Amino acid sequence: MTRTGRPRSAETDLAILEATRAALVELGWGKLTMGDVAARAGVAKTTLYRRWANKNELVLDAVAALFDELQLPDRGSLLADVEGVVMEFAELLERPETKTALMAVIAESTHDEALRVRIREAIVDRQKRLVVLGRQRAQARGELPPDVPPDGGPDSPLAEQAAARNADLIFDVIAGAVVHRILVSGERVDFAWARMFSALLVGGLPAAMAVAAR
Amino acid sequence: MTRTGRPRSAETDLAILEATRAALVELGWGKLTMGDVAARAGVAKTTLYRRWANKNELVLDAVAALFDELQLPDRGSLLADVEGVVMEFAELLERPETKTALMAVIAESTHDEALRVRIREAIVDRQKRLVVLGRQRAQARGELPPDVPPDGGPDSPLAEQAAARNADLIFDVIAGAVVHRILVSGERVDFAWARMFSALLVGGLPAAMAVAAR
DNA sequence: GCTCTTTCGCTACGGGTCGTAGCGTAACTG
DNA sequence: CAGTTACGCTACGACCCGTAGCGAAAGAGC
Repeated sequence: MTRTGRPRSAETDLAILEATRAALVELGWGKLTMGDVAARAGVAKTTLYRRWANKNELVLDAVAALFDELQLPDRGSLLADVEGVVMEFAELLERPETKTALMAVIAESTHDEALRVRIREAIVDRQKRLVVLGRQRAQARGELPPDVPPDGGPDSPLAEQAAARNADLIFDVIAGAVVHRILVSGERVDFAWARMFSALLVGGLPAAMAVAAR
Repeated sequence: MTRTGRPRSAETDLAILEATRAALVELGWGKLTMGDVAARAGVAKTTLYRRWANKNELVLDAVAALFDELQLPDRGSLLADVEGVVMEFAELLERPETKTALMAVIAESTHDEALRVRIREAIVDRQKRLVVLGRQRAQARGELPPDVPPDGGPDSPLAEQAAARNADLIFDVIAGAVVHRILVSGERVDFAWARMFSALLVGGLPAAMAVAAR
């Protein structure tokens, strides 16, 4: 099943994705056109359509590449890990190309099932892994209780289910808060905010208010 | 400065906004066209352009009207109030017209300052008021500490500043988590999730895990 | 009543984008 | 070298945008 004929240029792929990000920065999602991207990449418009079916998928791939950078170094404590991942995620979201593209693609995905699946694989699942990892570390450190259901051992299916629900919740809270702060409220995520948020996540509202009052 | 001449029809306004919502449900943001909306509303396309400068502002107004419904009845405790507002907000976001439109408009607002201002006034500030109200109630009940800075009385400017920062944080966490859960993760917000989230917000991660394990 | 003013429906238009088709050429495989 | 695929280029119909110009409709003010 080895492909014959002229192979696709990998450089062209990269040039197109790079051009797409540049166009996002300058024009935003709404005014970005396929012809413009092609011109920036020094490529024929037809070449774009041979690789991506439409604007949505092209932009998704262009932005998804940036999410590869996300990491979760062990910072020693749950609080520090949360602060770290918040700052990292915020840096990614504060770039103009991600800002405008991410929301637009998600909006389109409400009417495009294939796009929804691609978003999940390329972005959501990748982030969620970090949450699961950080949560495991905290449990190993004894900062969070293990997943124990009322009946049955720690490895019962009920425990796994509760753990999954809980990881999903944490993920939505962290990613959601950062996204909302940056994109909807339009405010920066600085270290002071990250500290306050992390205190809220770990210790609840009273803890957050104590940090806010300094 | 009383206007003379034929006045604009208020019914036409409502018909257009209603038609816009219907088009959003069927077509989504990307495929919605001004001509289509005009046809649905039984109105000439030029009439749309006499009232809204572009698609963004029209859709924003069509969706913003739905946010008027948001209320915060006193449910007796902080936990119950949070659960209530989460469920209410989720109901709003799970409608197909809000789902597709809200994210798209926010995406556009990253390159349109006027739109950003309108979003803030029509949607964000309206929601934030609920947060401030719920927070005050909880403080009156003694469920949350008052806003006291390390030095100075409870009415000092420092205390107000801390309170504002804190309210902004709470707002981003609540709204962000619900939006992310529904739009990005693509999962429903049922009462079980609302309970778990509220426990997290009020009591922190350990409390949430206790609820998850039931 | 009557006149003035603004709205509204309709048609038409230039400008732009979309996504595709067709062709000749370039690049790589066996 | 022959076969196969990628690529650039041009052209195209279809669609949408936002505007202009017209005549008719609907109130406001006298």
